[in-house]
Amino acid sequence: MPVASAVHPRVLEWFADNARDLPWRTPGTSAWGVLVSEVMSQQTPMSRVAPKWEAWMATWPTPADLAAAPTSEVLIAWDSLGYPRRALRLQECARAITERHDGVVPSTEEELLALPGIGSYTAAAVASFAHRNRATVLDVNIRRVLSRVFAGVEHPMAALSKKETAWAAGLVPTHDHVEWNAGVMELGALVCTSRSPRCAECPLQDLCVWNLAGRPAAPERKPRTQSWAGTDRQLRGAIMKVLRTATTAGLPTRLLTASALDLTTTDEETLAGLPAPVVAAVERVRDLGTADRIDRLVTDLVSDGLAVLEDGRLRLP
DNA sequence: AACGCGGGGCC
DNA sequence: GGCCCAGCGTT
Repeated sequence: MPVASAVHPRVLEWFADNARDLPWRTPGTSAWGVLVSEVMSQQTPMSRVAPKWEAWMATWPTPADLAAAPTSEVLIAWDSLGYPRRALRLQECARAITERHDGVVPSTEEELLALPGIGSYTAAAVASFAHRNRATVLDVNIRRVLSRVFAGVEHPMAALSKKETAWAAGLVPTHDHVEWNAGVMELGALVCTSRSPRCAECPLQDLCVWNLAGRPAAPERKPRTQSWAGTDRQLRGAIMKVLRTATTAGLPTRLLTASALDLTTTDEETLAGLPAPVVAAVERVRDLGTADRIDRLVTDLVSDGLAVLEDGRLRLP
């Protein structure tokens, strides 16, 4: 296993030359801006996050701004980034920071972990990238790089264990730890990718246990990704899209109840004259779900706080 | 530990 | 058509 002191300078030098020009890396970005970028990036590729982040920060530059915003506008701005409950948690987070921390993003992992939507990864990332505190950042990229370089294993274990965290913590240098965290992550995102890694371009190729061993394939991996077509998530997403497009179009919410909208039965008279995006979103829901399923998922969405049902009308909160 | 949760792009 | 993505919260 290579010694960390041999790996560190390689990563730091590579990162200095290859860091992407991401909008939140612009000097002067607030800690809040970094936090927003991290939450948006939870399970969403950064290529899709970047443009949304810029518009978001222009609209709500501070936690107090987001805290005061109508949740419906927040969900519309979140658009199709996925997992819209993250948008709810982010607004709750903004309110917690505004009320409990005087609008200042906390800098310790313990305080960050106590905030809605902030887990172990995001707490460490904000502590490191926003506050330059020494922290052990462990996302899917860093876990994969460390697994390959030091353990010689193609993919990390599905679950992050305490043991792995402690081991990774020992690899974080006392100086340049921010650049280490960001650099290893960037290396995992651009070079040491999950599929088809570019080992020939890797600054660690002559140190990496996995590469030196001939890049042996992992025995087998249980399918980590859930199916998509036909799932509740797909239909939930389609229903949320109806709410976003209709609200944006300023439609009366009466049209948005599963029953009143007749999402499952053809009602051309109701649909006639509606904006095309709304019609498309409604027809999509019709194609995907039966009335019973739609009603069940609407109940779930209301329970999750993603929608509000009053007087038989469904709308964004 | 396992599950539910979105959506788009790439192989 | 599967795989992957700067994960989190609940059970």
